[in-house]
Amino acid sequence: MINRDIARIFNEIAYMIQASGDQRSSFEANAYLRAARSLESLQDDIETVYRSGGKEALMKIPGIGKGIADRIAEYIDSGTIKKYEDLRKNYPIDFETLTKIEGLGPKRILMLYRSIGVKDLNDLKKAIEDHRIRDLPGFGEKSEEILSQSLKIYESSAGRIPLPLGYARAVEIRDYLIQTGLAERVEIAGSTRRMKDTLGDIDILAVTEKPLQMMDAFTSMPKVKSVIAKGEKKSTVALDIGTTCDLRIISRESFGAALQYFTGSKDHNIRMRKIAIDHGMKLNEYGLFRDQENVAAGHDEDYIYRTLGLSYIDPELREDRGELEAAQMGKLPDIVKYDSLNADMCVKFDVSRAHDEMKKYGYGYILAYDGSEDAHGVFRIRAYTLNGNYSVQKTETTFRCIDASSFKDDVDSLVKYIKDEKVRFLTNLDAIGTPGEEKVSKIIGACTASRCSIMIDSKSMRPSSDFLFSLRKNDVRIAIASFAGNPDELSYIRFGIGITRRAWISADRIDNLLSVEKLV
DNA sequence: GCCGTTTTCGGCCCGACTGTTTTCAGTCG
Repeated sequence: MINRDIARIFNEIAYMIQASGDQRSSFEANAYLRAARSLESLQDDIETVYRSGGKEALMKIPGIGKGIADRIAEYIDSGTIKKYEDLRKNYPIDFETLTKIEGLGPKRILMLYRSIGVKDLNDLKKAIEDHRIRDLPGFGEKSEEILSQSLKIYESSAGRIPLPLGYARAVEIRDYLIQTGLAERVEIAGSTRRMKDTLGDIDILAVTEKPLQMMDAFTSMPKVKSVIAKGEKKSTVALDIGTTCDLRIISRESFGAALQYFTGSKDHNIRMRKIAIDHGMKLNEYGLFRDQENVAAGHDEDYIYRTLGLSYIDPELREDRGELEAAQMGKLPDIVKYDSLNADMCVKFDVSRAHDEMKKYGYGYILAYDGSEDAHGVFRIRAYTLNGNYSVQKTETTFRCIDASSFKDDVDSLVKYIKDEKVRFLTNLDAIGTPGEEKVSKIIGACTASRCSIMIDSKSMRPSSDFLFSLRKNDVRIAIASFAGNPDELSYIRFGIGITRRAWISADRIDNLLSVEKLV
């Protein structure tokens, strides 16, 4: 997929325009940024779109008009984009990496290049070490110090971190803040709340009468590596897991609006604000305003959505992928709830004593690994039911699972297996290829025809929500498995549920809601 | 450069924070 390559070029073009430009050209830069984001979230291969439908097809993609369609065509036809090459001659700068340093944007990057020749991360590092930045116009001693900090954070962080790791820490921090007794309310926001598979940072909101004490508690938590900013309304800390965490103090009246705003996504919020304007109102993190008056004061998020003529949109759907249109028409998918599963579809430990856990999760049964069947990645899982309140019953009900990764180069055999051998579940679908590829479609077709469900591995979060999002219109069924290796890991199921929610998969297609009898 | 059930021109989300200013530019979310 060249989508990403082109998106990267568009981002760079945008940075170069922003660095050099005046107010007017910043809109042009925004257009390139929007097109880049659109390409990044596009499921289809842009080259295929262009080759089969020409520029007209490209212009159907949101954010892509005539000019940018020309540029995409130029890239596919010739391998380069002249506008990009020309800009690069003037700005031979690694914007992509440098913009990732907190506190550095296009303008300051250009300033650093023009004045002291900083082109990339290495140059920046040297400039900081030699204290060459503090005397530059628009910079000072403090800026140099902050850049030094940001650089360290960038180098020590692993970029985006996996959701399970970040989620666990977010919950820990939330519970810690609650336990201080200082807060009236604490909520996790941001991409953690949207259950995005990877997190750039962690966002927490709190209502408190004692902001200073709260900030003290926050910045002195045991897992804080360093304090990046500390104020009365917002503080930022670097965590042990290679990411940063923001805590914002919110007023009670604004909490709903703030939670909506800080949950994002950015694209979703931009659309929300436009919808508010269409209703003669103004939406921001402080409230929903009609003639200066916050009509959403003291209300929760769902009030804001309803006031704007929308059904409530679950956080996992807030990516501007059609959820606002669906909410306007009352056609949002009925996604599965976190506490509604009747089963975990595959675990890998002895569940015969797991009655407490089964009760805790509300399961009527669990399917547990029951041994490998052959060398072709086929294995069996057995049903264990909750027998009254006190024991777990091993049953004679078993199901066959097949591991798609054993058939990477032999999709036809896999299809044959699914059709002929009464395979009930398929794992590792994403090992075969990407959505839209013919071999993947073939397998999906076979699964749909043979009542074989796609199994989600909640622990490794695969297939991804983006992968499954592209299958949302198929009839294929989904089974969510924690693949827990011990009772503690049963909680991973949450991430599998999150994947189906983000993928718009409706609850009636989730096997976990069925009774074991219906499963057979 | 994109976009349009008030459109083919004239808009483009918007407010906080921060450091470096002497009234604001740049960055962020």
